[in-house]
Amino acid sequence: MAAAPGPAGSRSGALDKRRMILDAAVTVFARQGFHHCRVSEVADEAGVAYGLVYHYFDSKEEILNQLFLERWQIMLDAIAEIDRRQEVSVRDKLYMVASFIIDSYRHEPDLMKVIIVEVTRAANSFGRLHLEKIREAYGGIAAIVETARRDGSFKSDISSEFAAMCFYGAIEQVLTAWIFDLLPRSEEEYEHSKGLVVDAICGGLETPAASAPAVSG
Amino acid sequence: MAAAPGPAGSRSGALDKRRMILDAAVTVFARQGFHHCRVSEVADEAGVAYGLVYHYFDSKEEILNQLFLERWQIMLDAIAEIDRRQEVSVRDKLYMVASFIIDSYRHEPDLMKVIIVEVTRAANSFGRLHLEKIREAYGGIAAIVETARRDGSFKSDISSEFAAMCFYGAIEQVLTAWIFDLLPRSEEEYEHSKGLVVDAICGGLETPAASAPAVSG
DNA sequence: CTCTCTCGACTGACCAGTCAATCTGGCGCA
DNA sequence: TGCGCCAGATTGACTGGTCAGTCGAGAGAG
Repeated sequence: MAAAPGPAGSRSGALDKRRMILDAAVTVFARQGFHHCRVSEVADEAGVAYGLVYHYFDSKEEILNQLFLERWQIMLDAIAEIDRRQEVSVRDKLYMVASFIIDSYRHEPDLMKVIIVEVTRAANSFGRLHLEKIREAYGGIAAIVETARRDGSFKSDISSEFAAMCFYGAIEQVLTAWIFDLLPRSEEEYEHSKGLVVDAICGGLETPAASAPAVSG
Repeated sequence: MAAAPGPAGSRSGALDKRRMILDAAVTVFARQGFHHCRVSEVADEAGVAYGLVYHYFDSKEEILNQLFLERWQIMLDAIAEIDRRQEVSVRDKLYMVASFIIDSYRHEPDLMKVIIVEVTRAANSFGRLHLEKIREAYGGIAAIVETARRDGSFKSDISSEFAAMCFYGAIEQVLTAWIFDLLPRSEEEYEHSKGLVVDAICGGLETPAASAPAVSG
């Protein structure tokens, strides 16, 4: 097995190895956690020599850096792009954001697990380096909320930053629950949850009948 | 300095040392993170010899265990107690839960930082041991939500487990934002946020005018 | 005299990162 | 066409430092 080196040229072959190391790192980090795995395990998983990891990366941390920045930037771009769509309602925009994040998990669960568990939720150790990038995501969501606050469709007494925290926090918690099997996982669950989380945060948990009377009284 | 052993008896003196080590651990873990501090630093902070730490605790992890379990149980009891109050509305119960958690952070920010950062948000490494305990908290909140779902004041299409995740996730995210200075901290902010997070999750971000029309069609 | 508390130097394991040696494939030159 | 050379790719044994946890000895109370 894996006998034929394939038709890859020497140059692209080199880049392939780098990519193979990154992919192997996703698998190993997801399985054992960043701190509980050895660099040698990443090398083994990638099928390369230990030293080669250090040919392509300065340190073990730089691998995680790379994985995070690469993926996070895609999300930041997606959020900015969603915000730009002027014909879409704010609730639909938030649905699109939730959708993007949940689909990311659906398609690349290991990568998302690593990003959430080792970076986003590890703000004290590794995530500290990336606090600014993480904050950018909150900012992007806050920008979406802000337009709704201005046009009166969202409550003005809840700041957009605070609202963004609640929204992102709810999504991340649900993802975390999936990661650690605290909530059931299935295609239907993923799809269903996109609507639920937006409904819960935008419309609230209370039924309209329960919350409406409080307004004018 | 520290010449006088004080009037503490020998028995209570011994227990004092144990407590001093726990308190020192809170300070050191909060400042440097569990993984980035040495046991010797905890001993120094407590003003005791290195070896004494291992007289009272089996391992570094057991110290964190102890800190977490001690505090988490208090919260579980509080949630259960709140749930038991039958004269209180569900929204008010959730306000009381938010209040309890936020006040915990207000009064013991270091301890709460350690619990959140090193246990609750570190489900892959250390938190894994305590997943069941953490789940209990979700369950307690879900139980509160469930009563409201049954009497029709909360939406029935959002499961109480899911709702609990959103609620707890939003609070934890806000606490995390305070811990890492992503949101402003002050007595007013703490007090104000209790109401905001409940209002956001129960009533929703949307103004009643924006969400109500969708009901009757 | 014994039991518990206290001490801190020491050990043993672990592992990230280094480095010198080897391989490979393309390219200039005769 | 064939030869020699170089640069980058690849290898894995080894080093250096770190630190959790151990242990044997001392102190003091009952």
